[in-house]
Amino acid sequence: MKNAKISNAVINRLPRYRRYLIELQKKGVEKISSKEFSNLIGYTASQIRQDLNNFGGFGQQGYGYSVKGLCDEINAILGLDQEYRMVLLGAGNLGQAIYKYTKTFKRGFKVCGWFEVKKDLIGTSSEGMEILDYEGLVSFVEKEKIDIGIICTDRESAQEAADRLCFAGVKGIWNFARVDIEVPPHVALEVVHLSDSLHALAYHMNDIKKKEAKEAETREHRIDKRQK
Amino acid sequence: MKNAKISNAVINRLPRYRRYLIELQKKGVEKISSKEFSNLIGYTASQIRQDLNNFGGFGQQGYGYSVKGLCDEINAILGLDQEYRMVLLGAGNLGQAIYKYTKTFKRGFKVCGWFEVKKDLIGTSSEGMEILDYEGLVSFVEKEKIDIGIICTDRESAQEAADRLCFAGVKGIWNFARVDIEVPPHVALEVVHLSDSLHALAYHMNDIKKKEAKEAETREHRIDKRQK
DNA sequence: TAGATTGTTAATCGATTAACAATC
DNA sequence: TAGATTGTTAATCGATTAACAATC
Repeated sequence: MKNAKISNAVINRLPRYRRYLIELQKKGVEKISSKEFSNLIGYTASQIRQDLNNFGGFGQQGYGYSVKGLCDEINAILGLDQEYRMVLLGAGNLGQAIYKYTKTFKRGFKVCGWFEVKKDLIGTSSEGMEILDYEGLVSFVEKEKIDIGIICTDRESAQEAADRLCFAGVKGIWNFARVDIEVPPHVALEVVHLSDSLHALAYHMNDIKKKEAKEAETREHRIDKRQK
Repeated sequence: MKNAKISNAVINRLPRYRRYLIELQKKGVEKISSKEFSNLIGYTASQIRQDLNNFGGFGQQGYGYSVKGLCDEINAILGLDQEYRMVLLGAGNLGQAIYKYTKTFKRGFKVCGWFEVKKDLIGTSSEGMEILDYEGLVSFVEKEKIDIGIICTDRESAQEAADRLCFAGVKGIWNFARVDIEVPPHVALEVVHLSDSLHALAYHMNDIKKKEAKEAETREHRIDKRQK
């Protein structure tokens, strides 16, 4: 494995490569060239080779890449050959949504504890898991060797929740709260703003609509001209 | 508004600008310069001005930007001055998670119908909404003037679901299924791969871990040298 | 050996940042 | 008017693509 800092653009493509490699394995495909992979995944063959060579020469000249071999390498690069223990903070609608979502994971990432500040929710169960008192978070993270904290609190509580998680020793934070938070440099941070994604969708819908309107106008112009 | 194609990088920053502008409005701030905004949001002042000027000159020389004015402009650009009607496909764990999530929206985006293929789920209620028969999707979309389809089906059904939504006339698709789908050019597509995001988090956690290990090694080397 | 395909260097493209003239 | 800050052009930086020598 090489040394220089890998750009985020590359890292964000790795999980996608992985998904396609898993599908190929399921289909029993044993090897693939960068060109074939390009046709499948939509990146240029050049980019695929460039991306992979950030981490090492996984291919073989004149042959291509072993599907299983490459998939294993990417798993190792992403750290998916390990198990991660997580806690989830917040039991409101967002928290319940994300808890539900984590249930779709087969393995690798497990929610071990679910915490909430609001007294009336503490002690109740949801989706078969008891909701714990936020006050006990730090000792829980330490005792249960938690790696990742998922923040699904409201805007106001998110930074405080992150601070406490970092203090307790998590190595990564997955933030769904609708606010940007800061963490110390030794903690990894990944942010998901679902509403930002929906707003981008709205933009693109309106963009298409405008383009169509403009085209229609151009057509009318042409008709006008012809009638003159 | 100008003409040339706006890059996705710019579009994906707009919702973020908007969030900060809403917060500023709440705090009663009336104007902001690109430099002040830069300190707050973390983009360079130059980038902020460059981004905004893709859409028009919203500022005033020597003064800055009106917080409310700019926020309204961005709302209009993103199309958030409209209401969107949505259907959700899939009532498994993922579908339930996303349905729950949509309940956190105050307004602007409303799930009007929830559909599922599996006969044993059809007719039941979840989160206070009845789950409808997928067979009735097309007529529902037409009758209810649905704008957006949210795909939360399993991998295998996602493309077929997208085809049917497009046929029925939706203008946009928000895809949460763990597979890439294709849509015709007049339909906008926005993809959310939550697991990809989690995998990127795992990468960054391991990256930090490796760096720390390497630093520890360097320290040992130095101690070794000293002891010689 | 010849053909294929990688790994890697060089060229291009696009996005970000810097600089500054325009103007409120 | 002088000071401030935008809008916009030019310079830089980084990421993608093209080309090709290395090699299986």
